Amino acid sequence: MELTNRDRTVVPARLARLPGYVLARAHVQAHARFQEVLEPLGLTPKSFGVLIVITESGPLSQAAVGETLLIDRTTMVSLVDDLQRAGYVERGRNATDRRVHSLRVTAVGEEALGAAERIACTLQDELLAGLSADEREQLSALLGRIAGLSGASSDRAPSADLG
Amino acid sequence: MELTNRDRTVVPARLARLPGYVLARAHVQAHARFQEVLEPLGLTPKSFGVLIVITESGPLSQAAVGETLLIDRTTMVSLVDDLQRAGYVERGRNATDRRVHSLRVTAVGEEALGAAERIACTLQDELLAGLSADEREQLSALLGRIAGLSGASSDRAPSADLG
DNA sequence: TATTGTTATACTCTATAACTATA
DNA sequence: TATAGTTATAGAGTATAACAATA
Repeated sequence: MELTNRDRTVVPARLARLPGYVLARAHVQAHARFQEVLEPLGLTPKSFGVLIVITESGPLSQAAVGETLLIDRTTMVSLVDDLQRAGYVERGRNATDRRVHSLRVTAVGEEALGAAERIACTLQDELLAGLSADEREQLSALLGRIAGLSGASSDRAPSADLG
Repeated sequence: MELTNRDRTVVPARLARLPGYVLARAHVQAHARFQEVLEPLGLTPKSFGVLIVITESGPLSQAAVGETLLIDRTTMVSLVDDLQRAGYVERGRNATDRRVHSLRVTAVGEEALGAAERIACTLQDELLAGLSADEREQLSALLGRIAGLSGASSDRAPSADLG
């Protein structure tokens, strides 16, 4: 009787024209793909972000990384656990404040990050396949502005699920 | 000693320039806000979407709605439970196939949907505050294209968390 | 044999509360 | 008294497996 096919609908324009919905849909798709291709490296979208922040912003405390990426400090623990277990980061001790962990990226970690970035690049091409170079820049710029990522330091409290 | 403030970093360009990251960040922020403002209406971003699909695409089975929005059929059960409990939708019986529930939106449901859309509109203005009308259209169009929402029927399996 | 809706269950992700060691 | 890190625990949200009713 093919009820399934007869009933299958396209997302109604009333929903599909809402920026918030297309945003969600694009994110979910991109996130799932990224998670997939990152798995062989022992990384997740989140730990990938953590790895970049530590690499770029020198030895950092777990709290500092969490604030930067809006990740709760209890979530940071297991995130860093995984990165350490993979040999990508080390928990050093801070001489001036023995409470904090000085997070540093290892040579292996830098290699993994490089590989992950190459993969991310490929995936980007896949995701943005239909867009010209100009359009890609436009999209990134527009998203960056609504995400509040244009250099301003965030004052927001940690919230959920950052890819 | 102000270690916290001294250590706080801005998201490094190496991460912030990746479209996938700004996408995630923009989505998380928009989703959290939408969830917040929808709560008084007894709706979530997801049930809001379900309500629109049922309203727009006539009486539908739960399976059909799920396929359209990429929501698993077991998830659909509790989603429709909530909408029904709120008096927004009714589970009618389909005369030709007594397995399926014919989902219809009630008058109260239509009212709630209207209110939710007005709220969504306000939130949109808040989210896209820095963007001109042209830029908003550009953004929606670009996102729609990478989300594969341009009229083509999806062949993908249900996946996670669609706002 | 396949499909719709359902339940029970498990898994993932994240946050809250409470603890320790430091400051 | 406050903060960094940690643990145990609870809460969402979602998916898997199995079932009844129907096709």
